[in-house]
Amino acid sequence: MFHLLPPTLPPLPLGSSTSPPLPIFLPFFLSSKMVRPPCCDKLNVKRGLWTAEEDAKILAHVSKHGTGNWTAVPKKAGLRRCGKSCRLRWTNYLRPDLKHESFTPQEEELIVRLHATIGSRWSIIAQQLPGRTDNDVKNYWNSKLRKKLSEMGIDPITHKPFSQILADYGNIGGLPKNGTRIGSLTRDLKNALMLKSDQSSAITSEEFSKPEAAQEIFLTNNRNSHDNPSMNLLTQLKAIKLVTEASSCIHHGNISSLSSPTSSSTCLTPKAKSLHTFSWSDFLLEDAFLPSDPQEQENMSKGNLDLQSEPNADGQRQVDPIEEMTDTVLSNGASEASSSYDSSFLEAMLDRENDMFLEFPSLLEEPFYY
DNA sequence: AAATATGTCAACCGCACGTGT
DNA sequence: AACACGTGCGGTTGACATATT
Repeated sequence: MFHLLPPTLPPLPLGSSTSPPLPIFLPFFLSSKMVRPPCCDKLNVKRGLWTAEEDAKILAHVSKHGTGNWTAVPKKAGLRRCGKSCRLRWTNYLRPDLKHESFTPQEEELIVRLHATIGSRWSIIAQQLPGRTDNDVKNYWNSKLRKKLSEMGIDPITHKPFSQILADYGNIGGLPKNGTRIGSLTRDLKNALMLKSDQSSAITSEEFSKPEAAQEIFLTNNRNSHDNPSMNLLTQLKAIKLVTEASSCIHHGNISSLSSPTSSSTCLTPKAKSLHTFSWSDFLLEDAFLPSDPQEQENMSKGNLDLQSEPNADGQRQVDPIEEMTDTVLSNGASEASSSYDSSFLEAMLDRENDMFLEFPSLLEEPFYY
């Protein structure tokens, strides 16, 4: 149960949480700058599941001193634990504002939507779910939602229907775009196909709270991204910007203030507030399409970004780091398009790999990460 | 009933980043 | 500028629970 090392082992010369760290002798190929010493003496700290007494000590300490300086907490609270472990226990379990009941269908839907837009940014996603931690969300995604999506015929990595991914395979010669993980795709696809072939285990609408709506969201989300990789990234960057902005202002607030078109957010910029129709679904759908013309694309994206940037005291527009990144993405996209050398090299590489997979189809059966 | 497979989730790990000195 | 330290984050592990054979 506990990850305890045998007590007979002699302590390593790493110092302890109560004394200055002793010099660490590293292998010749590692400099002291390459490896950071452990945050605490791992042989003198307890690991594994927390007991009720330990929880009580943390709670007592936090109620008296508040959170912060976690490295000092074990000593002050009388615990044989690493400070990092104490912080984790508090943030993931003991915090009084945490929910411990199971996820609601609304929460599920929000997680899936946000994951489709910003990927595995669990902390940002968790900030939109009051009472949930990034660990909760991550675990729930890995154990439940990923599987559900696969069963619905949707690749949980790209959020595209498997049928579309298969079509993409045909279009580009057997390889997915944007560094899709072939291993996970083939595994999930196999999983979905096996389920489809078994009528008794066919997916029912009860499996997901709103399967039709969810499918529509995924399909809509991905219509644009597979045509335009840089647009996909642009959308993600904008989403991260918006979500982060929202998170920082309504931390632990009610998500309904964001999702309801009738309620105005308490933290959006004045211009965004003036729109006061913000909702996740609107956002996801709104960004799903972009003109194919690069000039129009740029105008449109700049126009959108202007809505989110505030003029400073001098009346000048402040440059947002995320906006700078999106501009860079767009300009890079243009330069990439003009680089025939790069694209031909890439195509050659893809052709070679395609040949390889044709010759050795079994490679697709095994996990294979890009 | 026992063995095995699978799922869940708390906890750990290592890296990155921000801040203070 | 360089370094130390604290904290946050995402990926991974492994113990336990549950389902299946």
